[in-house]
Amino acid sequence: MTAPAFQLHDHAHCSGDVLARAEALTTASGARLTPVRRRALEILLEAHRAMGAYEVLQRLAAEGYGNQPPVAYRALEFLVEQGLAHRIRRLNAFTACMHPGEAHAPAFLICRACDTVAEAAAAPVRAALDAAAADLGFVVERANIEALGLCPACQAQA
Amino acid sequence: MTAPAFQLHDHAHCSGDVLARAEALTTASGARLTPVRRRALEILLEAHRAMGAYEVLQRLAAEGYGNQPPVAYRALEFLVEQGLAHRIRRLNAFTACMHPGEAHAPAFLICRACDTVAEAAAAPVRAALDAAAADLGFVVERANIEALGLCPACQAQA
DNA sequence: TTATGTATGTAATATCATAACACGTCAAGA
DNA sequence: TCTTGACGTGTTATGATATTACATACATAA
Ligand SMILES: [Zn+2]
Ligand SMILES: [Zn+2]
Ligand SMILES: [Zn+2]
Ligand SMILES: [Zn+2]
Repeated sequence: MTAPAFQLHDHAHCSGDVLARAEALTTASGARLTPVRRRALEILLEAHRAMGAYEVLQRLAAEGYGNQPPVAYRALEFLVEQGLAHRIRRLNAFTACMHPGEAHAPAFLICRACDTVAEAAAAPVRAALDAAAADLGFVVERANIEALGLCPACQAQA
Repeated sequence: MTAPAFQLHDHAHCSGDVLARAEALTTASGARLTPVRRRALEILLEAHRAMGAYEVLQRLAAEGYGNQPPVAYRALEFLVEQGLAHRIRRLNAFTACMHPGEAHAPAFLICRACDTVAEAAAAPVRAALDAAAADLGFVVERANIEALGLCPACQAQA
């Protein structure tokens, strides 16, 4: 598993690794990782944090891409559909998926002090959710699991 | 447990019951369930579905309360803080809590076809989430668990 | 080549949410 | 009693987020 955001790690490496896998995945599935889309993903990876659509747009526009909201929203939507990024609704933001390709039901841990977002392995969480839903006859297709709390670093400070 | 939204039930009864408990809870805690706040809760209960802040506002304004966004947002924020309502981020909406007072980690089941929202008992889900977070040294304070899928009725239709 | 689907760009608008300030009420304390 | 401060409500104005609709460019395939 990719190192969680909370820990120090060789970011250039984990980022490049994810990007390579993203290329492979989209090629394999027939989806087109066009320049804007690829650049949007790179921007998320470089930031290594959740970014708002307008923030991504600003970066894209500065590099010569369109400067209207749909440009960013479409690229980000594509990435989310392909499982290359996730949408964090609590923050109205997006973040690159740190382990694309691996089947995973992501759960996000959002530090309320430093806004760092980590993606936790949540297969057991998802299983419990599916079970609770099944009790009511509900079939879960997608789930957003977002936890707000304190990351290790910010716990130490407090 | 209160009947889930997916099932037919005596809504007037479940709604009145919840409102009575809300009164008791706020009185006990010293919080003030003022007319606007109480009416906002009633509106959510009557609708028995998730409502946007502006939708609630419209109802409040029609009854003589203020007609500016903060009026609705403040009332709804109060209800959420008191555990009398929940915010559904996926829908940018709010819904009355169907079992206030009971300690509960809510999980919401949102039907993508009819937009009905049910509140599932999610203690096991929350437990799994806490465990996954603990692995990374993260302490969960609050969690939003929102599942998108198909409710029993809409499954039958499809 | 021409047709077709997909991707991108732009303008305009819709929707959601908050900041800042004014006013009224009520209760504690001088 | 008068003052003060906390709280709730209302309003104006603005900010932040997201989508619709339409035009243009580009790829691919008949
Ligand atoms: Zn992921
Ligand atoms: Zn932190
Ligand atoms: Zn609840
Ligand atoms: Zn349904």
